[in-house]
Amino acid sequence: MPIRFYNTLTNRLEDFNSVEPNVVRMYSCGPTVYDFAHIGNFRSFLFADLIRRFLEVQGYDVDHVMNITDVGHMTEDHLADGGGEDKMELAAQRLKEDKKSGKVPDGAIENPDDPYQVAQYFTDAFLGDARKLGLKIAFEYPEKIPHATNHIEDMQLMIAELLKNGHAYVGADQAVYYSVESFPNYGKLSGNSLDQLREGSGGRVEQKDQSNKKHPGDFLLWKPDQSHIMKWDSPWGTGYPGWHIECSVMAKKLLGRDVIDIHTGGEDLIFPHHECEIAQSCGTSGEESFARFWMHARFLLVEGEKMSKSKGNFFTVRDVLSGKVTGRDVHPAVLRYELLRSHYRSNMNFTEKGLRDSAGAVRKLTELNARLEEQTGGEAAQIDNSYPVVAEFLQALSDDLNISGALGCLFTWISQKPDNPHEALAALRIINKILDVAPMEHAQELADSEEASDAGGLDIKGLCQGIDAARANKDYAKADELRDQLQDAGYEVRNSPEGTVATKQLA
RNA sequence: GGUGCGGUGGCCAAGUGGCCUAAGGCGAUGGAUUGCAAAUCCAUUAUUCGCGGGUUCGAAUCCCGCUCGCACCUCCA
Repeated sequence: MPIRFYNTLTNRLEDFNSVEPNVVRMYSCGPTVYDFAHIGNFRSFLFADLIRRFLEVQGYDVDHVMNITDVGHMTEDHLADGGGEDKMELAAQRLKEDKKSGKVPDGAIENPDDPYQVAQYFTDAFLGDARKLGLKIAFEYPEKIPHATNHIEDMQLMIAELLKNGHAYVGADQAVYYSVESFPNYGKLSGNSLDQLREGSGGRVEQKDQSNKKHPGDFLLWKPDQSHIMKWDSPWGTGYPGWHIECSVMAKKLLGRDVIDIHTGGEDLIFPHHECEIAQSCGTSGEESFARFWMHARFLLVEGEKMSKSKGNFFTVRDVLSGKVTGRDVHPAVLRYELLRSHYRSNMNFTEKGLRDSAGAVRKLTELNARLEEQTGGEAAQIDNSYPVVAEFLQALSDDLNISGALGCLFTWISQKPDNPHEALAALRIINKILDVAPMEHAQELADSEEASDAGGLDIKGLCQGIDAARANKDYAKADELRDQLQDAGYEVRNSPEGTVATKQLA
């Protein structure tokens, strides 16, 4: 069965074929590093991770690149594409406050007024979160995760080329703009036409801010601005690059092609960001397309509402993992599963209940894996992707990443009790290369690098033995008391013929 | 106003013309088990697919209208 993906460019499901056989070049719009990434960001990154892992299991060699946006930019880009406050400056203020209140550990950041330190601080935080959640690309930093600020020179080269071939001009304010009218396909990705965009902008974009541009839709490539914290010399004055140019440049440079296979991002990036990337990349390459497939993840809601800081439903990965939602620590595999389990093109509703459901599913998979490992001594049979449950799982994903269908096959199979544990283990391992929850590929090394202090001073084994002793003496009040202690500490307590066992709750 | 996506059980969600009196997960209920629980196992849990028309021998699945939700059109994954 062919792989089909929904292509935003054509608004259709299309058979997926890579430009070069067996190799997929994929670019994902990554985080801005002025703050901690939130779970909505990670849903989009995890969606890219799912594509990648799926294609890898299908036999593709996936070259994946994700950018770090660390150029400061401005908070209100509609003001002549660059008014308002500098985001790096805001981040510095926040960090200083957090440093004072002790939220930022000592030594984590020396000087919050240095934007490069701020960017690195949040980049490290992002990588830490991403690795915990099993984002494969996070283990390929910095090779596959470039910083925009390391590619300013190449951006300038592309801007110069756009000026040379007539796609860009210097406005009355000395800033360099891309001329959308020079690119006939502008609007194709988002389904907008220049006329509609002009109307849509009516009333919302002030006339005086537009007077420097030929068309209201023209967007910034280079802004001369001495006041910006991060600034670079250029033929058009000392200043900073426009937001969209970094992706065009880094995709081409790191993936080594003018036409890549897949480009991913959140749905909000369709317009203007990706529309502008296409205009820039095709404006320099002369190719018909920049990415053959544009794939976008829909936004995440929290308890049915859009996530926002003012509503108090704004969660970072570390918030969730440290129990801000559930009241107790959440295992990274649970959050990974939760963010992965719903189809990328529907709104996902992130809820506390959903998180607990996911914990149940992850536990089920984890225990199956443990059981099979034990039964087989870790010796898996030799099977390939045509093995029934694997084939069904992959077939579901082949249909535009139908993850629910895939999970449906998986759980149906689990409930049927495998008759050959060696084959079952092999099948589970293949499927887990994609899901990466039972167990997580890098869980052990990450756990080793962290202080394991989650027991909170409790002697888990001792308490379990205490329960067994009390039960043997029929002192049930004592046994219940000890069990309550363990449960309050977030442990699940089970009796078995071999004695009481306590395991940490997943969520 | 323009553009795009979607509305299936208590919740999440698959199914895109007959195998659907609708997969799977979670939950709930009853039973086995247990000192009691937990875990586990067994059983039950939508004659119905936002609403109204139409096409068809046959529709959750195709068409038309309506309605509700979401997103983008301004920085945002």
